[in-house]
Amino acid sequence: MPELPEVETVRGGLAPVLEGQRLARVEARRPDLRFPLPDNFVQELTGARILKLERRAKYLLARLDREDTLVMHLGMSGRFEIARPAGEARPGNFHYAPTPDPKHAHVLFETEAGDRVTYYDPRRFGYMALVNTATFDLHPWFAGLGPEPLSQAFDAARLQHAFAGRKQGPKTLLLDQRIVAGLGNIYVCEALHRARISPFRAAGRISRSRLERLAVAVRAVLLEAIAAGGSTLRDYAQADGALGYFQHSFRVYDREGRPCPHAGCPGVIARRLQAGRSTFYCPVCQK
DNA sequence: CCCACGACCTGTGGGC
DNA sequence: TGCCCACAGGTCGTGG
Repeated sequence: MPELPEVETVRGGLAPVLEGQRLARVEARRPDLRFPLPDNFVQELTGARILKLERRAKYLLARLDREDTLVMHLGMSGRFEIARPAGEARPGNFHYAPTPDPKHAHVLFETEAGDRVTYYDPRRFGYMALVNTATFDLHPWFAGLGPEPLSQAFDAARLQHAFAGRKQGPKTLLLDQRIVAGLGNIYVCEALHRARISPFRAAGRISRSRLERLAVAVRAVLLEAIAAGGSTLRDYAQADGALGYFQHSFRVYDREGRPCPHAGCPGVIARRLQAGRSTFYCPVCQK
């Protein structure tokens, strides 16, 4: 489920455990995730200190006291769990007591302090890589990324420019990480509903005032989701339930057949496949 | 450029 | 209960 709010939540949870710590032990329990892990993966990381844990789009970035940055993408089903040494108190803001799932525990990090961070990923759409920090912005994964939706670089003008002349719906274009980085299926559906814009309307024909609404809606839904600790579904469910309440706030996503939550709207939430992915929307109030 | 579709990989939930 | 299919948060590539 990792879209921007989930990755940001994970970042916030891992940071107190990893930042400033040296990795005492690293274990790759299989040679590949979505892509092969670099040959020197374990060697490069063992003994490295994580200076800072950052996020760009849906990527987690561990800045190291070495030439490279550890880049991690959670794909569809990637998640992290932290285990502390027996008897120690839990630092706040993260999830513990995982259901044992040794089959999908693919990468282990152990810090000097003894915390163990395990990466689980049943579907293995996630990946990890080492990317040279000095030339980071030139790397193909990052060179073409659009602005962060929570930064000042993202606004209606940016959308207008990106949408100009395009016949695809805004749903499809907002999923394009080159236009804006970090949105996924859930939050695009939610933002379009809040802005009352049809996912199917030709993007180039959406008025400026509607694009203003859309930019505001994107920002609002992401901020609310981050404040709620992201959304917890399926693989991502955490044992102690400490995180991830935003799924209770979905207005359209996975709510086919339920009434439209907009006051006074008689619509019923519909689901339609768009570019092979489910789009949830209200056919009545989203124009 | 647009779109439809399939691929990657595994698990789960719903329908019968 | 059991089986089979549809579908799942994300990308990436192909071909018309």
